[in-house]
Amino acid sequence: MASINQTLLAFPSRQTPIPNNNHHHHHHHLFSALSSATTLPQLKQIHAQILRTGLDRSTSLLLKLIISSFSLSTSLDYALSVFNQISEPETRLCNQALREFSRSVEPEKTLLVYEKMRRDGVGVDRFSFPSLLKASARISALKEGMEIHGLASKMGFDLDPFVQTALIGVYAACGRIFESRQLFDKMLQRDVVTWSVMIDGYYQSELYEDALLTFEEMRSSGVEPDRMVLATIVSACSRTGNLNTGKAIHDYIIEKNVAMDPHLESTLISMYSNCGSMDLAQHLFDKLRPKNLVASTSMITGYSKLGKIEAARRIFYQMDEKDLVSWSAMIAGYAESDWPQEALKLFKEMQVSGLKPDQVTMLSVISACSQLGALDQAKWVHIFIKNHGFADVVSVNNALIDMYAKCGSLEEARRVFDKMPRRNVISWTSMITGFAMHGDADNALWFFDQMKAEKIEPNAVTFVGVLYACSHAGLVDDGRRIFSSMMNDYKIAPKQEHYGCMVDLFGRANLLREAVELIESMPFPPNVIVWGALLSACRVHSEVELGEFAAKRLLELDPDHDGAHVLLSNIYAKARRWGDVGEVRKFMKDQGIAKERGYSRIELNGVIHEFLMFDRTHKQVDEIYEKLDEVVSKLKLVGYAPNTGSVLVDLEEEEKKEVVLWHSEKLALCYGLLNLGKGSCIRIVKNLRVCEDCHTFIKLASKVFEREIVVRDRSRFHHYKDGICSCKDYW
DNA sequence: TTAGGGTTAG
Repeated sequence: MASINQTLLAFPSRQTPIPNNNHHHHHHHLFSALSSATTLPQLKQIHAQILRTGLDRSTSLLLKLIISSFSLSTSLDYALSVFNQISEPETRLCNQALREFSRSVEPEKTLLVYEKMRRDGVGVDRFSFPSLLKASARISALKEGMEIHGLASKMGFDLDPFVQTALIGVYAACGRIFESRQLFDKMLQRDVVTWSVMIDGYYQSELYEDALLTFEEMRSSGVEPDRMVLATIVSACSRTGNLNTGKAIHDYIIEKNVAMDPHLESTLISMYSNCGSMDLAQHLFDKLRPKNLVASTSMITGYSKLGKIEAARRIFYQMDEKDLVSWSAMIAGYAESDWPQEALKLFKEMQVSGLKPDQVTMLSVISACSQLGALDQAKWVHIFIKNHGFADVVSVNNALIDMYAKCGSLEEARRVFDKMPRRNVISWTSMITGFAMHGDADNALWFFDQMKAEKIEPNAVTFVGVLYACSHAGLVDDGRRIFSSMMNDYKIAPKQEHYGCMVDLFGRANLLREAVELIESMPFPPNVIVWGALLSACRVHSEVELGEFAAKRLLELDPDHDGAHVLLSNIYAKARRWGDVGEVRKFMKDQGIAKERGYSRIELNGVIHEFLMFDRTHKQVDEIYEKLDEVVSKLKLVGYAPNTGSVLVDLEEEEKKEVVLWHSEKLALCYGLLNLGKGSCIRIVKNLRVCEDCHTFIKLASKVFEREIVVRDRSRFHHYKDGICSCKDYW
């Protein structure tokens, strides 16, 4: 009906003869020229014509010119200058300009329009205020917003519902949610928009519970929610992980037959993804047509968080258009799912596609490098960061510190730290944790004191780092002192991680009794971290019974924990209880629990070489095994004898010796000895803990071959030099 | 209809 009416209404005017009037003719011509202009120079040409033909007093033409320049220019300077050339514009035109600017990408220019109005003595009316307030809200300008509020009161417009709604928005956007609520409560009538602004205010202030409560109030008051306010509420459920309420809202939408739009559909998909309900997310996503960037990106993130990286990848490659955020989501997905090489590969592909990364992307890329532990790659990423202007960002620098520490270079980590113009608690914590991983407790404690001296308040994570450093270096008294300081001076309640560090600390010092007492004193049930720490201590000190106990508790919590079985069998092997070793082995086999396959990585000129146990796939395989024979015979001369205690497979003793010799870190070491020059450090990353035999082997190799060797294992770094390891043989 | 609402995703 509407379109027919419009046609009927439009018809007579088309029949109206074009007035034989130059002004009218020019006006018409210029107006349509403005509609079809596609570039800023074209616009400027038309502007010149407007001035030439003396039509610059035509409000509609000038407004059209302003609006056209909004869509054609990235900057609104031109639009503003057109407006400024109009002398004493009417309030009505000003209000339209205010509205346009307040909704534009440069809302701050709205206030410049207002200034011009004041200069020219043009009055404001009640229609001016919502735009002025919206602009203030969008730029979080509390001072200006309050001034405009004052003026509105003086002019008696503060009871106008449109002005009141806009005021609620201003105060909410400026962090004054309490003032918003006061204004809201004073209103005599509230429609769905008013409620919506209030609820959105809570949402923007991250007060999701208040948003939900206010939504309930709205429903009780009899105002029907529409798709806009429903989208806000669904987002609030998404942020809080409140799947039940999210589902209830979705049911309501279906029940009431609320018309969905792409925005609401995407919000629901994100909510389900964020809550880990990928079946429901996928169901909605399948029905969504056309797919959009937001929904697809949510799907990628949702699947990635569940480790379903194949599903995430499928969505990613099905997207016909990808932007920075979708690439970043996929890169982060790989980085968080233990696929660091894929993350870096994708990052390079992204650059080929011509998209420029931002800092969020870079944080994922840095995290991938940290996991990979490859120093050349890390340096490449660091240079990229410097060249692309990310080097001043605090969070990026913090991530770089962590990256260098995990790639084995505390020197580079320190260099980044020293160069930072500003540092926060995370910067300090990253350095401390870095020192801890490398067993450098002196520096960790020095940095800890230094940060306190600089009045940076340590947090729970900082204490994990400090305690970790004490435990790795065997500083029992310092650890005890810091643990109580954390509780008493900083009022931080210890978590599982802190107890784990303390158990490790006591365990290392053979204070197992104290370790057990601490566990018994815990205010919550210990988790696998704590039992695992006790179990490791029992392995080192050959405590069979306590070890069995710890392993049992751990396996009650996580029956498939391969590490616990392996440690228990190590304990039995050390006690020469071969029958029990056999039992563990049989149990694992029967239950289908496999020890994670060990691998080691070594980087050569930026290329990463990965070795598995018994690996014969490398193209230099013959040379590597030849080198291994040579190394073994040289080490035997200084007393090396293969130690097969860590071998879990059922084999004859002679075969076990072969197995131990083919451990992946030994293959990587030989590869390094073959290919890296005499002076350079050999850096190896291993996914599991280094076994006892490899540890001895590498210590001896560092002496015999006069090499510095750095090995990162599952839990820490080992720096081998002159036959000694930085871990002092406790790991 | 000269004025008020959704920035959902990394």
